[in-house]
Amino acid sequence: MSIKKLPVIDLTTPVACCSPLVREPLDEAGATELAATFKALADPVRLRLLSLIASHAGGEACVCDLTGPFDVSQPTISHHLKVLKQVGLIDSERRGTWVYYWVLPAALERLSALLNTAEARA
Amino acid sequence: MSIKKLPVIDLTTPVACCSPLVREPLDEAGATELAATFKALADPVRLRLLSLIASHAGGEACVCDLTGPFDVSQPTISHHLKVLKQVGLIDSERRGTWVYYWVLPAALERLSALLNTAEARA
DNA sequence: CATCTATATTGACGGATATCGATCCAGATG
DNA sequence: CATCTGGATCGATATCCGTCAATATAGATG
Repeated sequence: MSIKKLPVIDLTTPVACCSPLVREPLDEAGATELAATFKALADPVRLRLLSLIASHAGGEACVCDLTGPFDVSQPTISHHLKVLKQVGLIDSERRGTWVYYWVLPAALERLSALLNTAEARA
Repeated sequence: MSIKKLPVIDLTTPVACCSPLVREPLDEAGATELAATFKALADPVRLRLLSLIASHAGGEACVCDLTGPFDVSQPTISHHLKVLKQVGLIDSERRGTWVYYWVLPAALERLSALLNTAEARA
């Protein structure tokens, strides 16, 4: 009951897969896969990398833009980028000397939708 | 340029704190705090616990409802519940012999909002 | 008070992971 | 082809974390 509105259909979301976490129990396989994605987000450096890439001009950034803001070594940055890429949160491409990374919005949207409670509060 | 629409204001979102990850670079302190929350979600058992609690009748479940569906021991379940509670995703209360847990929707909404890209694609 | 049940805490152990220095690889450039 | 630079990979190390068995605590009940 109450003022529950139908969610606005967001056409910018390519694939809003699966039922939200709070609606029905997550099965074991789904939990394992989802945990892997959250694990990739469960590190301060990786979160900042993701945020830096996404908010960078043009929606992409080369590694040379990403090593400066951190106290960790270049191999460590490279490692974190690999982790983010392996779970499908970002992708990359080499252009000449530099390698560019960008965020895959569909992946973030999927997580956002999974965490969305969107329920009427009593 | 392009067809960038203003984001639809979602009144079902209680406290949409902070700027989404993709809008501006996350600062170090924010990243550390956010990473702690994602770390709590970065485990299959904890994800299923959260989902089980949220989708349980009445929106809450006692530990006795939660130990059955898993292959892990009772102390392990207790440990995972503590982790989820420490980051503010769930809360609990003792009633007589049993301890009941429930999900704090505002915490999930905050994460959902942070991951929401809500941007026009070129 | 003794005991039983539900849950939490403790301590230990093994596997995962963040980090580094060293090195390797790929393009660019002379 | 030699060399330089941006970035990835490798191997080692230290720390973190999920798990368990054992034990402790808190209500309920006899």
